[in-house]
Amino acid sequence: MSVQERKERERASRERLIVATARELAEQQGWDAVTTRRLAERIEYSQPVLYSHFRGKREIIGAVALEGAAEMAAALRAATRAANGPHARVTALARAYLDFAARNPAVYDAMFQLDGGLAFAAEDTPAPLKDGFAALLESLGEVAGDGVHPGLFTEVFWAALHGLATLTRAGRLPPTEAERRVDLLVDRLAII
Amino acid sequence: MSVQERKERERASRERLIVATARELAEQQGWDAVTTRRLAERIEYSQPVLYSHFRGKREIIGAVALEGAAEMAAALRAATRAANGPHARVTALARAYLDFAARNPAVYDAMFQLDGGLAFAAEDTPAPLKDGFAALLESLGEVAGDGVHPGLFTEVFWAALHGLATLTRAGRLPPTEAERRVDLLVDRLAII
DNA sequence: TTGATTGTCTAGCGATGCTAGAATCGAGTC
DNA sequence: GACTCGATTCTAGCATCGCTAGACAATCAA
Repeated sequence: MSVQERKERERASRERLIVATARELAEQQGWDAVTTRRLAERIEYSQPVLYSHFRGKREIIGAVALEGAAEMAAALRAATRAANGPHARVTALARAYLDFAARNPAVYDAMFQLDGGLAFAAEDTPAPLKDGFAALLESLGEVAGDGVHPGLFTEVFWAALHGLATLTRAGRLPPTEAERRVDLLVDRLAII
Repeated sequence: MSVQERKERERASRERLIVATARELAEQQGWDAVTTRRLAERIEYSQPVLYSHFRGKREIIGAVALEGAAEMAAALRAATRAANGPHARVTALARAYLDFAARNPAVYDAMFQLDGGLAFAAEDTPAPLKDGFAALLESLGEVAGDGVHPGLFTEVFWAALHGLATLTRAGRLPPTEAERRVDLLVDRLAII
């Protein structure tokens, strides 16, 4: 039995290697550069090995997205934990969100721009994604204001952050005033 | 001279056909289905003809984006013109924006998600894009509030709309509560 | 009618995601 | 320790992609 267990461990390890390598390559040279051939070469296996772990490229993107969602949730919680009071918490949250998106553009793309074959806002939504939304909800729920559904408020706030993140990175918004945009957003949307 | 003029007319006409066909195909089957071969077949010319009008596929996407930007600007102005008072105007603007994005997903993608090789927020930004932002600014500038730069406010409001549009269409936000999200956004961000 | 220019097409390049079938490896048995 | 057989991995190839070179045809001035 131990032989089989070792094989499973090795297999799991190789799968992590694939995901980590895909992510690294995407952050270095963009997702366009993540081809199955290049990825296979980097992990020092042949192309078809990838397909014994994932259905295709899109599932690999999905795996990177899930990894990213878990990391982001942790980053958001760490940022809010260090802040005192609702207003400071929401500001810290917004900054942490945009910071994560800016520092991990490829991962952010995998999560929200590319098709990773993941279900959202549905019952079969993977746990890390639900948890990412939960991390937002924890801090945003307390500033939704009277009579406003916390989930709905979180959705709107999240959408605004997402818009700022994507438009900034795509060169649609000049990055110089990023800080002032965040302040404006928090001051107006959050009700302390 | 008249012969040459006729030729130029025909050439311009064919160029419009290419852009219109690309847009139609993208709306019908998504941008992935817009291959140079399929596009060439639909316009009943060979593939290389496309390259006598555009540098490549990305320039075709850019052309669709410019067309879309002009349309969107017109749609936004039409919507705001029919509304009375700043609050009603902004609500109408937001609804028109999200409506345009929902009705023309492929065009919206060409404008904001895909790489059409267009410059944004720069000096060489094409006129239709500048005008699209101007259309937003016209109505949003009057509700920015005291001491807040109208341009900055417009950017934030636009980012929020963009986030709602993309997240909704990507299945990240359930479409059922769309209306309530718009109301919340307008009520909080706009200062009447 | 001829010659040159302009326009269009056929054919093909390298690269993509993905897969079938051959080849190899290694675990368990004698 | 040699052998068998199933699991694993690889080689080779398919269809399709964006794009382009060079052959071909249409059109114009002389």
